[in-house]
Amino acid sequence: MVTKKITSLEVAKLAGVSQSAVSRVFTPGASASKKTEEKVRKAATELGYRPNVLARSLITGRSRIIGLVVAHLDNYFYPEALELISNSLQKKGYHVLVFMASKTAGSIDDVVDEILDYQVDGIILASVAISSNLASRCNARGVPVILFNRSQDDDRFSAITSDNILGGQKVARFLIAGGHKRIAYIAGWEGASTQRDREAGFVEELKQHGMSLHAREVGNFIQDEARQAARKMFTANEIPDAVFVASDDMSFAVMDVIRFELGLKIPEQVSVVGYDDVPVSSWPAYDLTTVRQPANRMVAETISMILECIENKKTKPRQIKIDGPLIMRGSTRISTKLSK
Amino acid sequence: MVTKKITSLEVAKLAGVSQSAVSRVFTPGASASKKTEEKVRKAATELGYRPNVLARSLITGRSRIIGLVVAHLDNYFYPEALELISNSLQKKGYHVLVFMASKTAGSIDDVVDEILDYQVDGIILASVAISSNLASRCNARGVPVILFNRSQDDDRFSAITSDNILGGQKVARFLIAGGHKRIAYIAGWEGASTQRDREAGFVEELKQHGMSLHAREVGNFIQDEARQAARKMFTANEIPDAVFVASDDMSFAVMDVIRFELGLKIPEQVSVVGYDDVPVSSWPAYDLTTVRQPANRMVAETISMILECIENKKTKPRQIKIDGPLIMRGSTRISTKLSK
DNA sequence: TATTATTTTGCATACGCTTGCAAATACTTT
DNA sequence: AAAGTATTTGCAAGCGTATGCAAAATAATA
Repeated sequence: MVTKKITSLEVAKLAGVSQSAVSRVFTPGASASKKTEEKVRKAATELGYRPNVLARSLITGRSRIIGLVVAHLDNYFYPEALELISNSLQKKGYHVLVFMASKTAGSIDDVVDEILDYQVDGIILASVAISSNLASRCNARGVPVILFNRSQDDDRFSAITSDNILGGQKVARFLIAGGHKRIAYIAGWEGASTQRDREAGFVEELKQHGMSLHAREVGNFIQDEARQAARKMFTANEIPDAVFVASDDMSFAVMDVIRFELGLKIPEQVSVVGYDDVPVSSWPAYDLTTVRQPANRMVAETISMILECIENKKTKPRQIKIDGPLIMRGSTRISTKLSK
Repeated sequence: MVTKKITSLEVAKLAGVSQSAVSRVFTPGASASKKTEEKVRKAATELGYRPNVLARSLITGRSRIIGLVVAHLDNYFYPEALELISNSLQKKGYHVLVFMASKTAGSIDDVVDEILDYQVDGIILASVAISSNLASRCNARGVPVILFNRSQDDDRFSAITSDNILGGQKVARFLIAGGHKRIAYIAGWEGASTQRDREAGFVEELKQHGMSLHAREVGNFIQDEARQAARKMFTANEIPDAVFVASDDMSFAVMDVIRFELGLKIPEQVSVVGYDDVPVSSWPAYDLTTVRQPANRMVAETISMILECIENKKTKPRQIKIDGPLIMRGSTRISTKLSK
């Protein structure tokens, strides 16, 4: 039942032209007369011919494949981003080869090595770091690497993030304006630039107003740990009247602990602010005030940057920060009236 | 700055052996003496050589790429599945090329055509249908196609689903046992086998107990439409005392409407049951009774089946249904006492 | 040690395609 | 109609690798 593969040569024979003619018809920038084009297309559809992308890549050196490394599909920001990335690239004729940087697998470097084996035209690292050793390897092969939702001190990379510092500041200002006095923070994984910047902006702005963190715990961007953090934080002597949680994902866990385990009222007794604005945040059950990471704009920048790097190898890496609005919802009070 | 590509030939030169020797060292099933292997490996690491997967595929006819078509990353069952699929395949030395079957893009057939261009070794269609025309094309090229979480009457495909009929039955039995009298259903997209089977099992089991649907609306697996459906259903004269919603994702929207828009109590006035058991379902804010789709087992079957088909082209397609338990949580009452 | 069986190695070809080059064809211009 | 210019076409080489075949090297056996 396995029919033979249809190659350009067979199409050529059927159409009565040379194999190169067939190739030219299917190669965007090439020239072919109206007449041969017709003959070739006819023969091609008759045989069901489609060019072999891999063979083409071997010559052109372009695979039209972009490697995407993702770590946490459990944070719902990433599925959304993945979908946008894949869709945008598809429109440009590229496709996404996905690599999970799971906990089980080896280091990221191994993963990137595997990616390079596929002769990808570019690499997007979503929330994942890379060693400088590997970095130079990519550089050497002319494969652009773009960091998505993470930045790295190494400025050989382009990095697209939301403006996490500014975001943290916004949250601080908002909570202060709301009359909160005991403001706490639940951190993400401290190796992440997103975490660091969010906290830095937040704490800095508190300081500007003569305040400091009333409490601080680490949730590592993991729900279970966020729950632990919340339990500890909200069973202390003087509990916070507001908490900024480094990601929406953790915020949900924190809110659940506050409400369902400890029986506290949100926002009457505690205001909660997250970061990301994933879809769930707008659901009434959480109705979470949060800083939006504009996924679509972040992806748009990522795509245009990586394509630019591919077209023109000389493109300088840039670090882009995209401002996202604070989305005010019901998890925060804005006056202090109902406070305990 | 762009160093030349390292090919097997250069490694061969450095190691003082033939190109084929290098190839043999890097080809799993090939033979090479201890001595040459050493020389080659040394030279390879020195130059940073890694085989070009694409060139290899050209000869072997195997790309070690699996095409994965996904439609809805917004239903959180799919990110989970995607992660599992990608991880499992990675372990087996395969990688996943992702294709979004978005609404904007053309038909699925076009997408599958693109996939075939990449000489994939197999295709997984997650919750997506395929025309029989395209099906034969894949067959002709010996590319196995596996349906994930969807089945199709066409038995040329292998299909992995949960046992949706049985699942529907379980829900019906459970709701009846809980003393519910006015049982309703909110359907998913009616073109989906999952939807049809869930409903069929559900309605059939009601019938077995001399009952029938008290109300029925269609949510198309889309939250907005599910909300509409819920509004209509729960503002009618006699509202249901239980509703089975065809997916967890829709269930959340339905619960939000019931609680926050209409002010009804779950489960006191209305019991809600979903299907999928996505992570959010276990969060206290929803605490949704639901039928678990055992993603890990479904994926395991999918992977082993597709690999089997790749190894042995003669493998017959099979339809596998995996039973998943009903997970009882707080969104349903089990006695009728508190009922209105 | 001579002979045979086994393994290793290099040569050369092929995978399906693109592309530079030169020949052939088509179209302009005087 | 001839010369010149622009376009199309086929030829052939090559992208980086795997692999059948026969020669060479090694191991096993008598």
